[in-house]
Amino acid sequence: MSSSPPPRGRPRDPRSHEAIISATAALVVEVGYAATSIGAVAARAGVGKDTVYRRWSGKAELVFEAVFTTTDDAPIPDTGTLTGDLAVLLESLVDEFRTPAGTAALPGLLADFAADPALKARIRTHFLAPSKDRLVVIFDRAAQRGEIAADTPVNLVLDTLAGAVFFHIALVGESPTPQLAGQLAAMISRGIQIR
Amino acid sequence: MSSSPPPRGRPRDPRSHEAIISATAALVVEVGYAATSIGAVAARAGVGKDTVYRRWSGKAELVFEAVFTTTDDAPIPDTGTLTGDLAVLLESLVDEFRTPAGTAALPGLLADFAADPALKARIRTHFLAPSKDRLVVIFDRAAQRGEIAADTPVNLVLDTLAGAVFFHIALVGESPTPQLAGQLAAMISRGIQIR
Amino acid sequence: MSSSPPPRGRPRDPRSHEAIISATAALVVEVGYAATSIGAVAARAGVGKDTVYRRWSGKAELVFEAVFTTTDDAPIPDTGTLTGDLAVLLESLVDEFRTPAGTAALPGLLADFAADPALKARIRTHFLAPSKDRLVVIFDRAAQRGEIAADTPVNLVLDTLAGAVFFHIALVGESPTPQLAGQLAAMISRGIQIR
Amino acid sequence: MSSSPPPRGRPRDPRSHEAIISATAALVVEVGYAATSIGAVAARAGVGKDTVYRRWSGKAELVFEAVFTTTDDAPIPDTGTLTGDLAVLLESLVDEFRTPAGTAALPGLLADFAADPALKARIRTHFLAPSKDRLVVIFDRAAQRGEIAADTPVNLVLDTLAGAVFFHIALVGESPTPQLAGQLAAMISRGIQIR
DNA sequence: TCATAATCGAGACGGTACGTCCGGTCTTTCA
DNA sequence: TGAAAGACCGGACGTACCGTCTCGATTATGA
Repeated sequence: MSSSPPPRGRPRDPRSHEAIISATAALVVEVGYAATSIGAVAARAGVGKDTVYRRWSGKAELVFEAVFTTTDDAPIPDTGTLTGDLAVLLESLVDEFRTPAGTAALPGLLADFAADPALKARIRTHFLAPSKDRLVVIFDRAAQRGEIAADTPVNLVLDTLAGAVFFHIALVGESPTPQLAGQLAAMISRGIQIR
Repeated sequence: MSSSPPPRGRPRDPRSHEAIISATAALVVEVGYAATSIGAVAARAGVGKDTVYRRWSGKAELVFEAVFTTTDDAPIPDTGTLTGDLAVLLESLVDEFRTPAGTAALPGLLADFAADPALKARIRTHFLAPSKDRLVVIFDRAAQRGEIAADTPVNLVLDTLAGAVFFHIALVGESPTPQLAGQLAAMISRGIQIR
Repeated sequence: MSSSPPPRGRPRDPRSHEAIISATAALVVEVGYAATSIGAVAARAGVGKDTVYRRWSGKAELVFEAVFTTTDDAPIPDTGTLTGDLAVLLESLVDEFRTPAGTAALPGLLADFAADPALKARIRTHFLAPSKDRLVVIFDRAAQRGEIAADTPVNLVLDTLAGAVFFHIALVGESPTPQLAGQLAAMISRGIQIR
Repeated sequence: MSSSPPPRGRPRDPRSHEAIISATAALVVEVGYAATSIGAVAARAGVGKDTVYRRWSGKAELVFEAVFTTTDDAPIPDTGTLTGDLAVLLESLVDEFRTPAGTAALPGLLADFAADPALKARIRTHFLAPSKDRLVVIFDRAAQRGEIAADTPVNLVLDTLAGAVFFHIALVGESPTPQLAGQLAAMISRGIQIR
């Protein structure tokens, strides 16, 4: 039952935190991920560079928090069929990736994460974790209904879904069709269903 | 009827071209994509920077040519079943992405391509084109066998396959299981088969 | 008849004062004047930065007090001749400048003092004052003996003596010869003696 | 008879050199030595920082060249007496130190030189060398006239003269009296004359 | 006894400069 | 004309200090 150590010194100003996050999100949209520099973020937030580096290790972590912190309080989909549940899940994934900030940030972000082993480990635990949690529940229900096997590989499916959306959005770009989520959901659900 | 323009002045030295490509491939493996700079490539190749810029527009194009120019002269798989054909296709895709150079280069490369509209257009036409050509043939044969519908969306499947492999290799990484290609092939082929 | 204002609040801890002075002197010797920072001094003294700034206006004043606070309780030399008196005076001046801390601090200290008009005024009143007081007495006695004129310019001679020692120690450096004080004393005393 | 190696690559642009020197001299006068930064110099000269660092190791070397490169083509004084010669020599020394740039730069410059062993060695060879050459000739003539001994210590006298002027200008400042050079010359020459 | 007030260690704050590295271009000489 | 060499301007990097500020805690005085 170790309580957090008593805070010493001047506490960090939450307004700085928020100003940095807003400035980052705005810059990523305006100039893109590559051209977004810590210095420019700090200047725009009216903040010293140290104040940024004190909270984030670098551009990747900062942009990740600025762009991909969805509270994700939406209920886990429960439409009664695996296809329907996957479609809802994919819809939200597509929506997140389609955001101006999301589209601008994702490719560079993944590249920076992949290049740094320390950050790489966080992709599963932070970036994909919310989706995985939901997917596990969806799979459980589908297994109970007898739609899929109990040992259906969640990670493989998750990589496939995320990878498909990423390739489609980031690399083909330009407003994915509204049917994308449905098509993908249909294909994948059929691919893992029993029979 | 296009006659080649009359060459004037000193012709380009083909050894420079090869030296640059080798130096690039080596550097990408050794220091990663982000830390690979045109200047370092030129120095390592014993070449002036202009000689690099004269042939490639920038790092992305150079690395792409250095890392992903598989002659791809392997015959198009024809195992008799869609699952088998896809498995062979995916095997070669995994092999390409699993290369040290491939793993090191791919995320950064996609990011740079995605950030530049001019380059972005080439992803489909250059990066995915060979795979697409093969996939089209595979689909044709499967459609003739009655396995899949004639209007199965090739691009969607291709994005899904490539995206799944990319996410698995580049972001989760650490030596994909040998079963990966087979698992994916089974899932996707079932997903698009009739019935 | 200014009575000191009644002290309110927590009194300053004299141990902090001393710890800061010692830390400063040690740091100046170890890393030099330029690399001595207020932050490093405070950390080494186990003290907050404000505790330093509350007592000294900046690095120059702090280092000056830490390095050049000779109590100077030695008796004013009275050897019977101007040359002898000057030699003794110069000896102590050389000794002060030759200290590890003195050598390390002096050039940077003079630069910082010279750059700030407020500090500049203190060079004469604080830095050179003790020597000047002694020189005045020495000159008085020499004038009474008839060795020099009564209006011999004290400041000019003092600047010359201090400047000569400073240039020799700080800029040419490397352990001044033991004869330095004597040679200088002889030259200058002859230079101002009558006839 | 080693000839200089044949120059390769683009030669350095002499206009950059001159622009940097002018910008440096102007900045030193306007904001002082301490507040003169390489970045500000480069910006003012319309030049990249690398272009500055390519030619000078740092601020000290740059400011030294910008401020103290007197062509010194004035003839060596020959007034017929040691006192007169010294007065002329000192006059030029005072003039050099009294320059706005000189006054602003000298204390900080000496501090930076003194702090760096590599630069320290250049003080005698570059900073004081011209004056020393002239002083040697002056002393030779004076010795031939029988005014001074042949082994009069040139370096000691030179340090004394330079130190006296430096202390007077840099630390007391504010326009030294026109008599300064004459007074000093008289004092020192009497101090080293025979008898 | 309690309010007032100054000091203490700690550390966050907005700024500024550091010296290095790249990018992409330009200007030499030599082939 | 191509090529190697390398200088050019601009700008980002991540670190260090500056001098100020804001905490909670401590230690004195005066009501």
